[in-house]
Amino acid sequence: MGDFRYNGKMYYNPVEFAMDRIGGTWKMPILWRLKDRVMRYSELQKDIPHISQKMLTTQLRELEDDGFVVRKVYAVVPPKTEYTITERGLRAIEVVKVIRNYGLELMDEMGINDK
Amino acid sequence: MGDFRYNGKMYYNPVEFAMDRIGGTWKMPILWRLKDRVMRYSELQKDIPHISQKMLTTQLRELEDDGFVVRKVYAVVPPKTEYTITERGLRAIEVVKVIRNYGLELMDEMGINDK
DNA sequence: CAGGATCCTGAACGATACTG
DNA sequence: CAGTATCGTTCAGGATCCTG
Repeated sequence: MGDFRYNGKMYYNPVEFAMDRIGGTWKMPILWRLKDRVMRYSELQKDIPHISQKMLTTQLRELEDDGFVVRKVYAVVPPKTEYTITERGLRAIEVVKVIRNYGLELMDEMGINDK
Repeated sequence: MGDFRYNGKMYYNPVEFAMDRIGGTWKMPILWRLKDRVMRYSELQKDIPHISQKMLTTQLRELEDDGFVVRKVYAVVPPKTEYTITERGLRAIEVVKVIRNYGLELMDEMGINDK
């Protein structure tokens, strides 16, 4: 497996590439919310604790650029924007589920319980 | 799912916790190397392109502290250290495999081929 | 309502030199 | 050989203010 480039950035293995698409602090939480319903910007913000406006916006843009979500803007006042998960996003969810289950397993085994 | 704390750091979901254990740039590449054989420090360094001494050392320490690898030091001159993956590490490998396969799939679908 | 534009901090990561 | 120690850089993410 050789090195490769995407969007001007170097990657050294497929794991790194995948994690740049759906990793970071916020992308999985966002995709997770969208997995079974369409949501507005403000709904996402209310639903995801601790996320800042900037992070919500930039992460949504990247997810959109990579084809994981679709952004639909309605020309109304006040503005209304809806985010919908795509087929590609739904397949990412399968990976998120695996990681999430593994996290729960690890937490259990390490004696961590939510406070 | 509430918030929780581990080693003085806050986590807001199990995914975040899992990725802090096996995520980052280097942990998966390291575990991947160790999945089917015991390796010495210098072997790992030769085998993992672009990794610095500092990163190799700190990531190995964290993996050890979290119980993913075992470090065995031989009291010889020159020094010899062997790293062995644990049962916990082997289960992490299953997750890495899923992410890796997903990365390959994504790359294929996005038209990326190693150069 | 759904953002854009700036400025800023801290943690992650890298480069280099040195050592038991 | 297998690290430590130190310094420097980069970048994810946060805080704040502004707007169509």
